[in-house]
Amino acid sequence: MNRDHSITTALTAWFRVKARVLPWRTIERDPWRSLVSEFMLQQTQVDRVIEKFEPFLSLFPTPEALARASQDDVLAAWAGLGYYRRARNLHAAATSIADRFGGSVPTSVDDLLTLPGVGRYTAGAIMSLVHHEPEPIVDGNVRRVLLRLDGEDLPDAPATDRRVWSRAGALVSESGHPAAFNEGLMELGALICTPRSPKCPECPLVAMCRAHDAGTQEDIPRPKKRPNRKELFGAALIVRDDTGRLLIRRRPDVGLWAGMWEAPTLEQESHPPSAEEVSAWCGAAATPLSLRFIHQTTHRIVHFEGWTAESAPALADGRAVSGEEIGRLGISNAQRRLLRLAEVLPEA
DNA sequence: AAGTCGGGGAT
DNA sequence: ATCCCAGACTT
Repeated sequence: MNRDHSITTALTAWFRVKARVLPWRTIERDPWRSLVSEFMLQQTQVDRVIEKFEPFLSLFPTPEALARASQDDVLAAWAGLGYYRRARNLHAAATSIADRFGGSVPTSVDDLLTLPGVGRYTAGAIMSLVHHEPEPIVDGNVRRVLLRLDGEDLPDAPATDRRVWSRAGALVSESGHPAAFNEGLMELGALICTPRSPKCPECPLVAMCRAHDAGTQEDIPRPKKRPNRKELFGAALIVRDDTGRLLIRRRPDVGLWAGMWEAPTLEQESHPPSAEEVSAWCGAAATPLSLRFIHQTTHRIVHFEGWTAESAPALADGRAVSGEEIGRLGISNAQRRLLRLAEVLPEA
């Protein structure tokens, strides 16, 4: 009875009893539902995904259905989840599945890796959780659990990740139950072996945990290096035509909030746009509204200020829409907040 | 190896 | 405030 065998046995037994009921955890896993869930779950907590999952699948129940959809409809269904490139990648992946794989999600790591937005983690998740193949997966949870389990106080570096992937591969092969073991590792990281204040007394692996033996579980893994957030200043222009429709436009297809709709916003990194700058940009005399807020993302601190003008002759790429139409477009949470404060959209 | 890409929960 | 989250991709 070696140590790895004790680990895999205890973990799979725990998972079979303690696993949460989640929309994508059906008895027989559906490949498309699983792929959608994995895209949504990238860098996103389970609770955030649950509310978006079924509505998205109702709109796009198959790869072909998503492949046929417009980019606007896809982004609208994704709105609020963040990391919108995932939605565009999933859309492109669906097209590829329809065109190159006969409408079925590929069933090998190599084929899965050809899909845009599918990396080593997602490919391994489909192979192990859906097809019960002993492919390793390493996400943030697995990384933390395995480093603590082996008591490895290693730096945040690629060499550490290579070690963790190797360890995950050895364990999933040993387990004999790739799905329950891999998903169990993630579930343990989400529920018990949490970043701070892990619930070691409730952990099925406490007897095998070297970090717990040494009392270093709170110090492992070492914090990731994170760059300082850059500031951004946005002047958002609220302009209505004579029928009360609002001027909006679609953002470029790269960068922040790519492809999402917005009230036209002048963005600068150096300083808040002045009245002269906003006026020159929109081609009319602009005046500030008493509407300011700060929106924070992982890498940005965005200072929004609302402005208005009679018209915007210099903004040729816009389009006028009614309040009702706005509600159906793909709009970031930042712009939704702006439009609520400007009383274009109703409160909450 | 570092930077970019959202938004919100936990502490 | 800070850290993190069922990561992937670009530079």
